[in-house]
Parts: sequence; C-alpha cells; structure tokens
Amino acid sequence: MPIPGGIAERARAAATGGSQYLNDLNPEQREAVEALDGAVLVLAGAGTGKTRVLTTRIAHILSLGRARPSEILAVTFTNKAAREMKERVGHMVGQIVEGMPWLGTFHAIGVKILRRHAEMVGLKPDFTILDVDDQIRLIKQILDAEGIDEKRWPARVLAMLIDGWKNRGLTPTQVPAGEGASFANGKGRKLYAAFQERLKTLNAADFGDLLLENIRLFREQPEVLAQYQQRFKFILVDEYQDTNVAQYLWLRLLGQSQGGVQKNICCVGDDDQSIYGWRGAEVDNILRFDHDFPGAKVVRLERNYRSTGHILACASQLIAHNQGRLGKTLRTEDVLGEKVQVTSAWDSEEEARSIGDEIEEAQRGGHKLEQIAILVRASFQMREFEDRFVTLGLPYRVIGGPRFYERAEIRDALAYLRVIHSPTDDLAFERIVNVPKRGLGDASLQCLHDHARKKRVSLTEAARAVVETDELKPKARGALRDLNASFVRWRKLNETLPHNELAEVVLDESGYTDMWQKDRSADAAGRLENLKELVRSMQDFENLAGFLEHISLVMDTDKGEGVDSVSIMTLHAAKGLEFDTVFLTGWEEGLFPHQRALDDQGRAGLEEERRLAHVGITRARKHARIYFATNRRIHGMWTTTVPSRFLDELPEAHVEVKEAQGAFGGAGYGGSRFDETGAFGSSYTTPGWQRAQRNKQDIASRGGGFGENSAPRYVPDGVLDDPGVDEAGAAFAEGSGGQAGQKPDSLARHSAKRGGGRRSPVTIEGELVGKSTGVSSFAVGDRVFHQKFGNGNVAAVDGNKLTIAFDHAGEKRVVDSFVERA
DNA sequence: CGGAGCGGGATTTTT
DNA sequence: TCCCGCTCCG
Repeated sequence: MPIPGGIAERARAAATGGSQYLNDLNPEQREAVEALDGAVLVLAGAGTGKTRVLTTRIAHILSLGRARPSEILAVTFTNKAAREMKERVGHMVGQIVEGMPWLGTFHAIGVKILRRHAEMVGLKPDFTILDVDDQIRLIKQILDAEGIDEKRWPARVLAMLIDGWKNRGLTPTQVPAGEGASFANGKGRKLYAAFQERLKTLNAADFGDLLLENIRLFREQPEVLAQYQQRFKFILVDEYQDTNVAQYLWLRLLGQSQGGVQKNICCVGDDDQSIYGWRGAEVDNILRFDHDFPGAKVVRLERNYRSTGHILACASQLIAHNQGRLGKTLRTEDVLGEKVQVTSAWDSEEEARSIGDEIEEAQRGGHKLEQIAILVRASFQMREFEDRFVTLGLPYRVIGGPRFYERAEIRDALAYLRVIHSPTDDLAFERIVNVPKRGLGDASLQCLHDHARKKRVSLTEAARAVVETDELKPKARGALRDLNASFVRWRKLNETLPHNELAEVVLDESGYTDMWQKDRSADAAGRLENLKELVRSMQDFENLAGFLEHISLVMDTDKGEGVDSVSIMTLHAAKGLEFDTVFLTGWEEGLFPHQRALDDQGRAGLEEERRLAHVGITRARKHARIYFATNRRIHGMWTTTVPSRFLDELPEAHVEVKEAQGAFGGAGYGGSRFDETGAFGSSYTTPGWQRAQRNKQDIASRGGGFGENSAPRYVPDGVLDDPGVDEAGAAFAEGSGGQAGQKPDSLARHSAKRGGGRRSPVTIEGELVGKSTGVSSFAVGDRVFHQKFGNGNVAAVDGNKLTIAFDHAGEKRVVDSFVERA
C-alpha cells in the first residue's frame, strides 16, 4: 500500500481529474504507457518520444498505486540517462524521486545487489571495482605467472576475450572449448579461470563481473532470485537494443514468468539505433523479443516530432536497406522543409573550411551555434575542425572528451607560460605551484596567500619574499626557492629563445613532462602527445605574447557552459541528442562505413554502420548536411577516397547536391550514382575523379575494401546488387528528370563551375599546385604569415605562386592567397 | 632510469 | 606515415 504523503500518493494526487499526463500523449504513446501487464516491447523510432513514454509509464504505475517506488526496477545504460529519468519522473510526480532506489544503470543496480550478497559469490561486501587499466595489469601478471609470452599473446587481447565472454554471460566453465583454444594454444579458458580466482583473492570485480556474478548468484541461489522477483512488480528497460547477452539473461531471470503469469516487463528501444554491437550489444535481443516473452505486446512509435519531411525521408530510405530489422516507418506532420544537402569537398581541410563558412553564414543569419552539431565517424576527424574553428574564432565544444585547450595538461603548460609572461598571474601560479608535486602543499600555499594579501603583492612576489624568511619548513622553502629561480631563468630565456623552444625547456625543466612520463594511467601518453601538439602549434605565432593572447581569447569565448558554441562529436556520442542543423562529415568508403566494421563483421558490420548513419541523420531537426572529401589522409598517406555507398542509398527526391565553396573547386561525386544523372557525367576528366572511378571498379571486382588481401573480406555483391539499392538508384534517375526545380539548379551550378575550365588543384599540406595564374602582389623578401606554417620570407615569386622560406617549416611553395603580410 | 631502435597498429565507448 | 610501447643497453 502506498505510504501516506509518499511519492505514489502525490503522483496519484497529481493525476486526479482524468490523468492529464495521459491526455498529452498520442494514441500509440498512450497505448505504450497503459499496457502495464505482461511483457511489452515499445519500438520507439528516433524522435518519437521514447523517454516520455518511459517516464510517463512510471508515473502512471505510481499514480494507479500498482507499485511503490521501491518496487519498480528501471534500468538504463548510462548515468546520464538514469539521472534524466529520475528528474523527469520527479517532475511529473511533483518532486525529485529519492524514493526510487532501483532506478539506475545495469551496473549500478548490479553492484547494489552484489554487495548485499557478496559472500555468496566469494566476495566481501566492500569489494573493489577494477577499471580497465587494473584489469590489464592483472592479466599481465597472470600471463607472466603462467610463463606465456606476452608478445605473442598480448594481455589486451585476452582482456578483450574475457570481456566478450562476460558480456555473453559465460563463466570459465561455460566457455565453449573451441573458443578458449583461440588464445595461447588453448589456454584461454584456464587463464580466464585463473583471472577470476585472482579477482576473488583481491576481493575485486571488473565491470563484466558486476552482471556476471549477479547471474551466477541468481542461478545458484534460487531463494535470492525469488526475493528480487517478488520485490520488482514492474521492470522497465531503456535502450533495449543495446543490451548484451549478460544483461538479457539478467533481465530474463528477474522477469521470467511465475506460476504461468508473465511478469510485467517493458522494454523500450529501437533496433534501428543499435550501434554498440562492437561492445557486445546484441540486436538480436530486441529482434527476438516476442520469442523470448511469448504473448508480448509490441507497440510501435512511428510519429516523429523532431525532423522535417525531407530529412525523415532520407533517414527512412537509408535504413530501409537493412535486412535485419523489425521495420518501422517514421512519419511526420511537419513541413517538408529543406532537402538534405550533400556536398563534396576536395579534401578534409576543405571540408572543415567549407563547414566553417556555412556555420558563419548561418550565424550571421541568426542561427544559434548551440543548435549546430558536427558529427564525425572517428575522433581523429575532429582535429581538422578544431583547428579551423580556432582560426575562425568560432566557439566550439567537443562532446565526449575535453577540448584541446581545456585538457588539464594543456592548461598546466599554459599556466607555466603565463607565469613567465606575466608574473602577476596568480591563478596560473596557483595552478602549477605544486604541479608536479614539489612539496608545496596547502600549508605553503596558505602562507603565500597570507603574505601576498598582507603586502598586496602577487604570489610570485610573495614567493620571492617568503623564501627569505623562515615561515616555511626547510624542505618547502628549498622547493620554492628552486621554483623562483627557475622562473627567473625562464624569463631570461624568453628574451633569446624562440617561444616554442622555451616551452619545451620549461616543460622539461619543471619536471612536468617527467610527471606524465612516470604516470602509469592510461591517458598519460595522450597527454604527452597533446603537449607536443601544443608546442608545435606555437610555431604559428610570432612570440609568446601573441600566442598567449590568442589562446586566452579562444579560452574566453568557450569558457563556461553558457557560451553559445558549435558541438563536435562522434556519431556514437550524438545518440539521443538533437540539433537544428547537423553536419555529417566524412561520408567516404573506408571511413564511413568504416573499413574495419566491414572487415570484422561483414554484413552485420555494414548494417550497424548504416544504423549509425540513420542515427546521424535523425539528429537533425531542420537542416542535415552531408559532406564527403575526395582526398583524405589515411595512416599518414594521402588517399583518394570513394564516396560512401550510403550516399547512393538516399532518395534523390529529398537530396540536393552541392559543392564546397572553398578556394578549390569541388571534386564532385567521383564514381557515384549521383554522376549518372547525365547532367555532367562526361565532364569528369580530372585525375582525381578517374582515380576514384578506378578505385570503385577495383573494389567492386575485388570484393570490396581498401586493403590488399586481408583475409575475411566482406563481399559487397549482395549489397550492391541489393534490390533496395537498385530501387534507390532508379528512383534517383526518375526524380532528377521529373524535378525541374531545385535539382537541375544545383546541378547547373555544379557543372557550370566544372565547365569553367578550372581543374581541381592538388593539395599537399596546404601547398597548392596548378591553380589559375595571376600576378602576385608579393615580392621577394616580403615577410608573410601562413595559417599553417607560421611566418616566413618570400624567396621567389612565380605568378601567384610563392616560394617561402618559413621560419620553422622550411621552404614551401604556396599560393599567395594562403598567406598574408606579416 | 633513460634513450635509441624496433615492430605493429591505426573506430566507435559506457560502466 | 606516424606514433606507441616495448626491449635492450649504457
């Protein structure tokens, strides 16, 4: 019975007068909320109000008094999702729901249960949870103990195997004999067992164990399982398409029917948004739902409240190419809106430049940067955009990883430089006074602060004075004296040494680089890399003052959450988010779909990539802009790329083909069906295009892929010949003939540029060869500045092409429009 | 302990 | 191609 004045009570009160919250739902949503009994699968397409259904359902259960808050099990994947759900339920019910102890992530709830019964699985209630690093280190020890050559059989490989087994709910004895054989001559299983034993000795569990041990507990202790089965009157699962086998087994145990009556379990998800297969998620779980839970009710949410018509049409048509799906048809009552724009760029640099321009234009038109996102397939693509935006002074934010200048190590390094440059910068001084550790802790800092306040001087000044007194302990006093001396020395060096070299000296002499080199944590290497990158980027500036000013300007503009800024993130990180304008970048074979997904997973991999594309497109409310570059640096080598097959899968009637408006002409759709509309098919004579054509043919005849002969190769025949693709192609040709308006217009613009006789120039690292000639306004000896190479002197002039001796980058040939007078 | 020399790898990421 | 991580050696 509900506690008087408790959440359930309040919820019921809030719902009086005909359940207003139900009236706000559309019929399908309402059906999903009201179907409380038995097993229910809610197939919620992108933007159809999934979270709303989930939260309303909880409120509904509470308001009907069907269960107390503590009798509802609601699981999510991320803490963020759990937090949001808590908030939203609390909002609906009138207050924050402290009373829902079983709303949380799979892992959080798993730990909670496990701690209560730790002894039953050989642990103590206070067991520690190992992170990936500890896990690897432990496995290394085990390999060592077993005398296994870690070179042939790397610890990380075994860690992945074990993770995989745990994801599939397999204990060492359950691992199929054949699978254990794949590591260290059949020792895989034995090593897994040894690892588990070692964990128990250490009273520790890794992430996989949190669920695996739960399953073991439930299986071996039926009375414990029964206790939880009785407790949880309702089970709700978010993002069901992302569950792995272990999570599925766990849910099955808790939600299995009792006495012939199916327990109340409601899973919400979208098979079309399953993008975590590589980390153990089983799309099959959602595809098989009505098989696992016989008599399950399936509710489809297909009414999309997010995107305009053209965007939704593209997303739907694209995902329709997948075979393994339950099938939903998203629809909207919104206007058709803007077509999805597909733009080609010469290379990734032009892609970034072009998108930067588009964003600036949108911004001039009053578009909020907050409502713009750039989505990439892989994080290495981000650098180019960050670089460009820093140059433009365009505020941006990297989601799912700190931005370059915000990373701790960069800020520390900058703090050193700031103190050198302006000794009164107390914040900077405070930041690094004990980084790396030099025995100047809180007490010393307090002393400095007191001194500074009393004498009204800077901390640097105070430090100078304090070492002359005996206020500090000898050890701290010595350390501070050393630091003071270092800063004096560095300031002197700053007068003679180039500032980037100074930075190297400072980072070394301060012991800062050392600190990270000695650091064993996983990201230490990345941090050192970032520091190197920082030093390199300093070359682009005249002196320390100029550099610091630039940085502080950049930092100022993106400081704080409140600043209007563009979001840059991976497609994975974008799931669940939405923006007015979305730029989808790098739609090239090999990058997207990613070659590795194809190689490792074949058709399943391709379908997951396609779902990723679907997730990407459906993030956009009003404007979806797809980009691909014709050339991209892959593994350090410039490679001519082929446009993504996903482009050919978009419905032509909903797409507008454009061309990057950078300094180079776009290279067009080399080898894509988009060329075969006849509008400019024969005008492609550039070497790049022909190379692309050859590549595409090669790929088709070879059976796909970039590599030469890596063994398990994905054969795309089934895909290229897929009837769906042909339909798309046909629809495209038809559409382009019948659409006299927008399409030919954009094509005309495209071909006009082509026909203008300009050939696509070849770019290498900002060098440009073969652009139309003209007379340069620069003369030999001029001092110039280049965005990428920094300052230099003009050594020779040839038309508009300059040979410049850069101060740091050596001699380069560059087109004059790329430099400005220094 | 640190630097040179080498081989292998090079997506996506939450807990 | 480039960068990491490991090994080997002084």
